[in-house]
Amino acid sequence: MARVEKRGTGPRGEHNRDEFLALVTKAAENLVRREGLRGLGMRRLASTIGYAPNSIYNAVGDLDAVMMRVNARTLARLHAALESAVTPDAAPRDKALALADAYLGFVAADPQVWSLVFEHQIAPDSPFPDWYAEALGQTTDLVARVLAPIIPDPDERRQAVAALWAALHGLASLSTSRKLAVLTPESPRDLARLLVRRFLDGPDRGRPETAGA
Amino acid sequence: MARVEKRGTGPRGEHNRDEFLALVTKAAENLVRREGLRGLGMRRLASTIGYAPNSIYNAVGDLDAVMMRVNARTLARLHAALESAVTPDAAPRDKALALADAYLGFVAADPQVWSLVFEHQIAPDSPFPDWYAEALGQTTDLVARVLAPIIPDPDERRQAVAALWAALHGLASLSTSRKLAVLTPESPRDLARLLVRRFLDGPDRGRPETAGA
DNA sequence: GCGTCATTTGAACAACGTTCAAAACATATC
DNA sequence: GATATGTTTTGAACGTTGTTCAAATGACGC
Repeated sequence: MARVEKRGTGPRGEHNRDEFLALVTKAAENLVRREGLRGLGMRRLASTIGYAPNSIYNAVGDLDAVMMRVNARTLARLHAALESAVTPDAAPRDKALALADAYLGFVAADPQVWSLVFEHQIAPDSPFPDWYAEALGQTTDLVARVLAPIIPDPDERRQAVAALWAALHGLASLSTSRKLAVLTPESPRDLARLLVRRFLDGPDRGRPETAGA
Repeated sequence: MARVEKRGTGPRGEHNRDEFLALVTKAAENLVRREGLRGLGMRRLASTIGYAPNSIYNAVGDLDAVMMRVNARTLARLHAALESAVTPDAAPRDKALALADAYLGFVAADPQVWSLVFEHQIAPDSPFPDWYAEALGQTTDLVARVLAPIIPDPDERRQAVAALWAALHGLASLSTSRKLAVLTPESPRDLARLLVRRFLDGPDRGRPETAGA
């Protein structure tokens, strides 16, 4: 009686649950980084970490859940990048310019992974994931705090933050999809600087970065 | 000998090639309008027009080609909408505001179809489709002509057009994916007005829409 | 009437996301 | 030590997808 069939090998004891979650998330992130959204498939992801697809379903969930985890990580990384970009003792205007620069720098350094945050659209019926709103709020609060000294009114400030955030998103989005280079040869960073500068200072301003020499 | 098998019915003579192209494009557009990018599948598209999938492959090409045709139509419709929004005898500033309003109005009226233009990213190796660059150039030229009186320098104007275009795109994009409502309750149109106004007039301006009463 | 060509189609192929049920390990209980 | 319980892991299967193949049909030139 040769027992040829062998199905279900049981736990390996190589990773606990949290380690496995991190393993899956990082592998998925690397797949997206190298080949974009289309390169992230369930079977492929499973094979790169040496597990069967079903193990991912058990520990993480379906592909949407995997992307959510990658996106959560991306937003956290973006937040950290922006946080380390604001120099404490600088004019609010220059802090805002530094933030815009850091944003577009982050996107330029990791375009595919950043794109996943916006390419992956969630089902239209389910409510917005709370962790996303929270992660986004943390980042935009960073911008709001920077703009507070020059836009005192909270309502006006909130509108300005949303408008500037969306504008930067648009620049980054068109840039990664190569739809910006068709319009102008300038880098998205230069355009972001122009946008923030004119938004905060108005159109009657020349080249210099700071008012005081 | 009952000849039950019947494969390949030959030409129907119901549509010539151009009519068939239009039929496929409009059917695909309606599918996207109702159910978004994910609702557009080859087999489904074929069944809604009463043909076999292979007929679409023959006349149009694969799904990418179908989306391209839908997107070309969308850009043309957007161009027409923007063109009819500029009143000939108005201040450039107000023309720009009207353009922004018309843009976001178009997106709000047809969000899924508009989103397809940016959700569908082309293969990274193939060069940019020329029809897309041309359609985009026509539309941005519209903006450039409007801004010409207040931004005389061509280089500066081109940068301003690209920056404003990207900013509007960002507002529209975050709006359709419900990522803007998380930040602020204002409508994207209001934020667009704020953005354009501050970009053109500077921050030192209150509510009134026009300078002269 | 006969070939030639484009049109249309069912069937097949490979791949995908996901689910099912069985097997193996780890751990608690007696 | 043996037995039961629960979690982890897996091969196999299901249904669907985009796409290709080869055959069959209609229309048109000669």
